[in-house]
Amino acid sequence: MLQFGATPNAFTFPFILKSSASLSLPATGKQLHCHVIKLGCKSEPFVLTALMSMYCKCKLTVHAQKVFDEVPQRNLTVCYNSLISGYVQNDKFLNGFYLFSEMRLRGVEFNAVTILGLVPGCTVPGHLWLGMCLHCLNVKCGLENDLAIANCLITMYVRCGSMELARRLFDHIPEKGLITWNAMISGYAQNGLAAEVLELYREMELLQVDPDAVTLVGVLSACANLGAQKIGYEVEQNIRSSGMRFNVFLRNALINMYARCGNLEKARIIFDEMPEKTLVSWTAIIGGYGMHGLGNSAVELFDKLIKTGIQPDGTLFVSVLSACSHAGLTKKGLYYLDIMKREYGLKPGSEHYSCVVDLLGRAGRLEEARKLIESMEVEPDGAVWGALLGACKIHKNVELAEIAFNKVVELEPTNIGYYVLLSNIYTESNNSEGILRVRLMMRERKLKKDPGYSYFEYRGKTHLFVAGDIGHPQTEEIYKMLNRLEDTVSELGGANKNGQEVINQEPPNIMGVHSERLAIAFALLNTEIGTDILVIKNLRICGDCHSFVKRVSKIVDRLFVVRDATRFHHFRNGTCSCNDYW
DNA sequence: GTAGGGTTAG
Repeated sequence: MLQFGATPNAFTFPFILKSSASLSLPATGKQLHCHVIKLGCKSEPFVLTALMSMYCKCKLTVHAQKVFDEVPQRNLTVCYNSLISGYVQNDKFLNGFYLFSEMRLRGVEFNAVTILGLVPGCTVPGHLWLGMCLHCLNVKCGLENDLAIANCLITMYVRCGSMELARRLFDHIPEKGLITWNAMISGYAQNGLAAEVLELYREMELLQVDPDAVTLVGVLSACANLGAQKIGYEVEQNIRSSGMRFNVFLRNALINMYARCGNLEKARIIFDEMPEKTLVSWTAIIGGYGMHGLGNSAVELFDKLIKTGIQPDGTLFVSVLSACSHAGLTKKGLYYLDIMKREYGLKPGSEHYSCVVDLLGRAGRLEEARKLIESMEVEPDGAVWGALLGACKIHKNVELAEIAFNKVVELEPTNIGYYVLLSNIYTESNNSEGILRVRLMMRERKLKKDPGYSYFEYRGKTHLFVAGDIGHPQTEEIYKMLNRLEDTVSELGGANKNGQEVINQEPPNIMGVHSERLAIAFALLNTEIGTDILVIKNLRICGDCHSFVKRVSKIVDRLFVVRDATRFHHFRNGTCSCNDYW
């Protein structure tokens, strides 16, 4: 327009500024600002608001504030709204909130847009009370029927970690929009409440609300968590017959779902078929290989990615480092940590170090692992010390285990897993005093063992078992089957690869028979010979169960796959694919 | 006639 000699005015500037803002071009924006001044439009409220919005979209909040300071007394609400949401979207929630206080002190009226600008700023549990205040304010002003605000408030509660409040609000909305459903579904998915996701999805189907890609990404993520491949497959069929089949987000979610349901072949096919892969696609498939202990395939793909010249990010390095540790590729893993820093200029975080500590620990290089922790440029978190503690268990180093334990309980005092780990280390070294000390500590802190559960999907139904479960209709048969297995397995007996006796080392267990055993016995009872068995456990499989399944797989000609909290264990003919040994 | 807003993958 300027090139053609036409002169913009107060009516046309907002349009021009808006398109410049959508391109996020600060230089062009600044030029336009000069034109605004030259052409005498600098006191037009519409132009000023558009200018502020443009500056905020270009991340130049300081410039936006300068414009705001010159705003005349008219149309103040809209100007405040613009700058408030600008601050919030640039992660300057406090500035936005101060501005809102100022607005109220000056007696400037606020409206729905003001609240919509502020609510997304409440993103951490610490902001929950502020978010609740905004919610109250919203109701007080009679804006509770504004669906956009309600959607936004749901997301706020989700981000602040309060799923109950999110759900309460959701249930009170009489006419929900698709975005309302999506906010709730993806909220549940992000918080790991997979069963709730599927429940809501069912409800949507019943009410004949058509899902979109956002809905299905949440549903697929829930399927991945639950190992619900059958539902995932149905979703895939729906996607294929709809206009969403080329959606990259959905394809990534499908790769992730199939990989986490144990179907790596299918995950790989979808990955290979993608014409335009994103970093997330690579991360999903590489992480999938890593979880299954296929470190070499993971590394191969990672190297292929590097050759294409795509810049890997921190998350991808987590996948590849964890793949190396699960497959025992110590040298390769250390190399990747090195190039991550030197070649890609990425700063390793705690999540990277915990993989590498695990990697060194498994290889028996405990001292190096400890030195690595000491050399970290970020504060080590619980997972880092926890990895060292796990390595001490493998290599029976009680002294270092105590050091790691003291650190880890300081950082995660309520994580029961670490107490159990140390107690098991003491058990192995016959340190009854130590065991007592840990138990006392747990009692003092009122810590109870998280209920471990396992499940097996059979004919589209999930059969869930907790330790010592007697609630299943087939309970009697399951325990009979288990007894038979245990008898056969202990008759088999024999020595492990270190030459030590491994028969029935299990201490008497107050929690009853472990859930994974019940799930496996159920699966053996109900499935045909020759089918593979996938059991999912929410916690990590314990050493005793691991060796039990290993021995069962020697006498029963099946592939047993156990997915636990961190990876897949494939058992066949008396061996396991994982790099662990107990 | 013009400006300010909500939900997505690891």
